[in-house]
Amino acid sequence: MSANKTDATLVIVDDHPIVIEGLQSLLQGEEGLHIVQSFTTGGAFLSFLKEQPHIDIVLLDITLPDLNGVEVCREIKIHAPDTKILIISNHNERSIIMQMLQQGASGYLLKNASGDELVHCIHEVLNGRIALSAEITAIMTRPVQNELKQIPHLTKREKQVLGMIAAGRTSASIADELCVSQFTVETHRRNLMQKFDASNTAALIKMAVEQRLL
Amino acid sequence: MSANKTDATLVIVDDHPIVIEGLQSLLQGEEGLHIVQSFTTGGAFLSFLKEQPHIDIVLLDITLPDLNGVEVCREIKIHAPDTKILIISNHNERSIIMQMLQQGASGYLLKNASGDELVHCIHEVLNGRIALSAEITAIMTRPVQNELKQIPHLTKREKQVLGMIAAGRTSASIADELCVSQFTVETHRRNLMQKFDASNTAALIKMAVEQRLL
DNA sequence: TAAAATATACCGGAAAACCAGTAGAAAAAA
DNA sequence: TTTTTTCTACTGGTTTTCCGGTATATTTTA
Repeated sequence: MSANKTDATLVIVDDHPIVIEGLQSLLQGEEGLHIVQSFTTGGAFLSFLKEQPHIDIVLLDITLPDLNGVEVCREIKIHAPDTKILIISNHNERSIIMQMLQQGASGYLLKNASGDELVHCIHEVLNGRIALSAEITAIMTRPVQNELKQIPHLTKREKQVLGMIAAGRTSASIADELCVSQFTVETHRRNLMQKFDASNTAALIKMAVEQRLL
Repeated sequence: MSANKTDATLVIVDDHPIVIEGLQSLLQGEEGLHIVQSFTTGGAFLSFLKEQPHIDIVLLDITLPDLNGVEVCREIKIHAPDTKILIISNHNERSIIMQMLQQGASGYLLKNASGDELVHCIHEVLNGRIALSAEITAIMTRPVQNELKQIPHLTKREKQVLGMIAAGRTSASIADELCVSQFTVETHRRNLMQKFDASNTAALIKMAVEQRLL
């Protein structure tokens, strides 16, 4: 690997040594790229970046032992706004991808991307474009399904009741513990189902878990 | 890389090309190891194994596009009982690790394991020992908390019914779709609740989600 | 092949959930 | 301080679940 002055400088941040090895191996023969260094923690990389801010592109994993991808992204953009960020992650949830792009990431690849795709995306990003792998593009462009229905707003009491329902309690037993009428609990239950657009308790609990409310 | 007759034969099965690259790269210089081939699906590997069963060790990812780790493990042990299995996974839940070991895996590494650890574990396994990385050992030895409740075994039909219950369907409607009696569905429902030790549908769904069965 | 697991089906009764309303008091927000 | 939201409570009726059995045919495993 030759390190010409005009080579783009690249850094890898991933807590999996195996992934780092893999990326390095895939990029070994690439013209015009110089892998400066690799890091397994966000902190180590950010310290490095403060000393040496002339990095063109960072291949960044989202799940790191110390900081999460959002934080790392923000720090990068503060200290080195011209450094491009290409996320390489296993997360394929639309919300996470969106979040990273909002933090200033220039691209997003899944770890099962091919070598060709990786190289292609790196060049796209270096040229100032947004680069998403085919799979990510598919996720981003396909109809949103259940993402339209935003998370319903629950009151404190409703959350409390929801939790107790999920624990398998009956309305009567919940009413008992909360020292309210059974009718009250049943009303809460009904309102919960309405808010989640669920036709019964089973669907309610499933929705609630899906939307991380349980 | 020399391929001596006495070299141990090794196969990599992982749906992430990058991980395969990384593993290959890490094992490149290793004496006594011969990387025969790599696969990104369980099915492809199993077909290969039936043709050529003289493989000493398989580096196996649990999450594959077609089959899951448990199924692949079982098949390996049926067709090539002497082939050692070293799991290389991101899952660090005690229950999953246990499950793989019960299926006959000889070792378990997290993907963030170091190259040294990987090589060491491969040799341990080839020598007939159980090899767990430091992190896995820690998980396995630390106090169990609430993990006593192991994941109940569900039959196909039960999984199917469970899914439909979670979707908010009533027993009658499920029976209708499956073209069986409502009584049958109710029996399945009852057995599901018993297996999960749940007192009603709400608890059942919560448990099922918690144990990643939904 | 024998034993175990799975899928099927039924009964009757009790308990709980679900539906569609209404409505007053208390607390929070405007 | 109004207005809105939240929490509370009730009626009356329908549907569904839950519980406790039992039982047979089929499929899988040992």
